[in-house]
Amino acid sequence: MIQKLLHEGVEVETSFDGYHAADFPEITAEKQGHRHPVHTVVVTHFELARMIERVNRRFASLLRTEMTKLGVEDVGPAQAMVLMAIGDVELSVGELLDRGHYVGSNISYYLKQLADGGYIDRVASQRDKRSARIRLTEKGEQLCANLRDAGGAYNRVLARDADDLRNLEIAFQTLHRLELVWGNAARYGI
Amino acid sequence: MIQKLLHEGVEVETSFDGYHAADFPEITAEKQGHRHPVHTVVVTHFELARMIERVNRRFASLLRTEMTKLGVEDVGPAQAMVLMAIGDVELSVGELLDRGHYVGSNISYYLKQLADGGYIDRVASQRDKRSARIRLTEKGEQLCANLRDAGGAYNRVLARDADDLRNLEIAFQTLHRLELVWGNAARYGI
DNA sequence: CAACTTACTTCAAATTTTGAAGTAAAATGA
DNA sequence: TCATTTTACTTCAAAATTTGAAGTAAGTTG
Repeated sequence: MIQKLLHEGVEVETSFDGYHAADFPEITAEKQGHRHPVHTVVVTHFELARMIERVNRRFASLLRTEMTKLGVEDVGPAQAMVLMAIGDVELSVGELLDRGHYVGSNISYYLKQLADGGYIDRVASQRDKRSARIRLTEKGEQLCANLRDAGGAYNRVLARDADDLRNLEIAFQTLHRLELVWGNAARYGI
Repeated sequence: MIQKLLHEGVEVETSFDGYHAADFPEITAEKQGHRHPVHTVVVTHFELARMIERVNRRFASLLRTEMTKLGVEDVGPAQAMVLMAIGDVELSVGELLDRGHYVGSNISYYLKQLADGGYIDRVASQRDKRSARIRLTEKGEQLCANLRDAGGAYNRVLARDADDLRNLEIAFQTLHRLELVWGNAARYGI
């Protein structure tokens, strides 16, 4: 079922907000060699934003399901994302803030719940007693590991060959670019 | 400032959840021709999910800022996304649900606010009186147009040449694949 | 036409996110 | 050195978003 859907074509509307198609004459050329997208159209940042919103929603609900399966009741998917953001390193709240572009009070709130649930440890730094150092507990590590295990199946479906991997990587890098552009725009104006 | 940041390298951690790197010997080859990502690593779906969450957060806050600038006070960015999802077509609530993978009651709530704010019209369909047909009002069209205008600057920064466009398109298609895989997994299990 | 399904709405509750106002420690500087 | 400012975070209250269960009304089916 999934296999059937994976490589079907996508109809994307052509749009020109801020573009002039004539600026890019090369666009219809050089299509051989890789399994790159077939439809050559112009993707606006709004279309991307809407796509990102949808995909994010889907992932969150998948994560919720996975956590329910695992019997995790005391924290939600948003907190799990924080856990994954911490990963296997010890870091300060500030560093965590940067990792996820969270708002301070938001992370504070999540960390409180995660600490209450026994998923993380917070230790005041010796050097700077204002700074709380965060680290996963055994329980936190375990949840992350379980979620990563559950995720393995998706990785296998999504990245079947080198072309898939390349596309995933391009997607990742392109999203990172969006992150930078949108982030800087928020701070300094475009 | 933005220009400087656009093409800096990205350090991505290599991970192997569900992967065996040896499965992809081709991956280090064929790097010439296009400005494709330089670092050849394996992106897991979790890394992508975290990236998507971050980018989504950034966009939402950008949209909020843009709307504040425009003096829009009666609806938030989430409702604006619904407006953008409607676009210039007339559709039913069900179709809108599919367009954004929303939950029914959620959309119902947003549509109520959008209708109260005068951004949309809802007309009961003649054929099927259960089905509400939704369409942007003049005011709704205007907000969309303003937001699209504001977005033009981002499009120009994000899509400067054919390579950028290609990467944006690959990102779009790859996200669409995630959407399908995660969506189907939610319904039928992976 | 009774039973079921569809298309949507309403409501209450939970979750997530924001923003303003705190606190305490560190850095700065007269 | 000690008042002032800045940093790093927390708390709180309120708002926004999202969920899920229960409802309504119109179509569809046997």
